[in-house]
Amino acid sequence: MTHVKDKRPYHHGDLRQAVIETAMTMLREGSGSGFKLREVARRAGVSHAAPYKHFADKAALLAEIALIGFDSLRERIIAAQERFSNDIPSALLATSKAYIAFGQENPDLYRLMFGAKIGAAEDVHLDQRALGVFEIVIDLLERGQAAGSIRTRPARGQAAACWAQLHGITMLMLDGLLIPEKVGDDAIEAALETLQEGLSA
Amino acid sequence: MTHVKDKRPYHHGDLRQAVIETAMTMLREGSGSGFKLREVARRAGVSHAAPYKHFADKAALLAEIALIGFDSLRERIIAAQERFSNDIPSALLATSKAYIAFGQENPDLYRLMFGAKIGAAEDVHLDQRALGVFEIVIDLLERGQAAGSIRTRPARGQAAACWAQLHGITMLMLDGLLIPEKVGDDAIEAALETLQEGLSA
DNA sequence: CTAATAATGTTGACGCTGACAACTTTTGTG
DNA sequence: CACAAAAGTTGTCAGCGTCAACATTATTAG
Repeated sequence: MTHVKDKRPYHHGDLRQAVIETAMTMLREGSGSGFKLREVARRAGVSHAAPYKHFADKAALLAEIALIGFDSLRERIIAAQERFSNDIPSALLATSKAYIAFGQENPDLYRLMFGAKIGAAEDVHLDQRALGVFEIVIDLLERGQAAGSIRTRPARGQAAACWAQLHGITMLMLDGLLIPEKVGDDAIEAALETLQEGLSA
Repeated sequence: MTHVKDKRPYHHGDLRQAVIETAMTMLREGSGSGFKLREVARRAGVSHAAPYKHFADKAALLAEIALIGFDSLRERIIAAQERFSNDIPSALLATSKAYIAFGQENPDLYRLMFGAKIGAAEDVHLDQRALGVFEIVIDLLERGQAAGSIRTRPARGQAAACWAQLHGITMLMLDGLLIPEKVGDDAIEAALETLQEGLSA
């Protein structure tokens, strides 16, 4: 325990975790273009090369953080659709809104999760933690089909349609491209309505 | 004219245009993350700071190139829907496919056009050259509504829905996120079908 | 036609980044 | 207890975007 004398010990204790948390804090602050590895180290009170003892490179850290993001997104979505257990279309709409809100509240994290900066994007998106979010939607659609409120189509394809629509809305929004003069004042509502109408029986 | 002796003249003649063209070539080559200003200069046979005499900064060059991209996208779309002048749903589908194909064939350019790296995104996307593409879709939808094949809704909102869906599909595709194991083998077709069904009367 | 001036290029620098190698300090185990 | 593995540090490298100072060529005014 290095007899405590206030001076920082040579070893951090749990850098790796500290690095992840610091990086996520910086993402939340929304500096704009993600975070710099060196600045993370600086804030964690450690030298600029220390993180490399825990992560092969920046992409590896990004991948780790992306998975945490998916956990968070998952919770958000589950919470949103909880109170619509039997009204599938409403649950679906709540899910859509939760997804978009997640993006709006965590712009840099969202970009990181679905961006190309991660090294092995496949590994991340096929991980159960990311896959799980997608499966929630598939499940919802299948239940809707069984209940007769959702059009009968392969649910996986419908889920892909949902994902694309939501990702498109979120990205356009984050990049400031949903300009009222161009797309009107309620572009998001319109896009969600079109999606619902394309899915409902 | 500097008596020609094979040696390059001090002045390039038309750098600015050469810079734009070189940059676009590099985008086409798809190095991955856009292009480096210094490398553009290198390829144009000019010093690393020369481009700054023609562009305030990299973002300004990006904006210029983005507009050229919109011209190209516009042509692509017009050509695609030309032979479906009266069958609006088919014209819409052709438009969607052309949009996606444009993204697939010009990944880096597409990312540049709709990405956040441009300084004044608003200026670019409110420019007539970018706005025009969007208006083509609005026009198509209005004609479809008049003909009774498209659901009666504010066309601007429907166009926004189209844009979001197409942007989402394209982005997911470019970022390698449309993994068959996750979304199935025909995710794009499914997404387009859902969109089409959400729009048709 | 010439001299001043504007436009265009070049060189060299600054601060920043991600990454690596070599070295030091601590931890933990045979 | 010795000694290897783990964790942190320092120093360095190449590359980037950008700017200031300087050099060269074009253009225009007198």
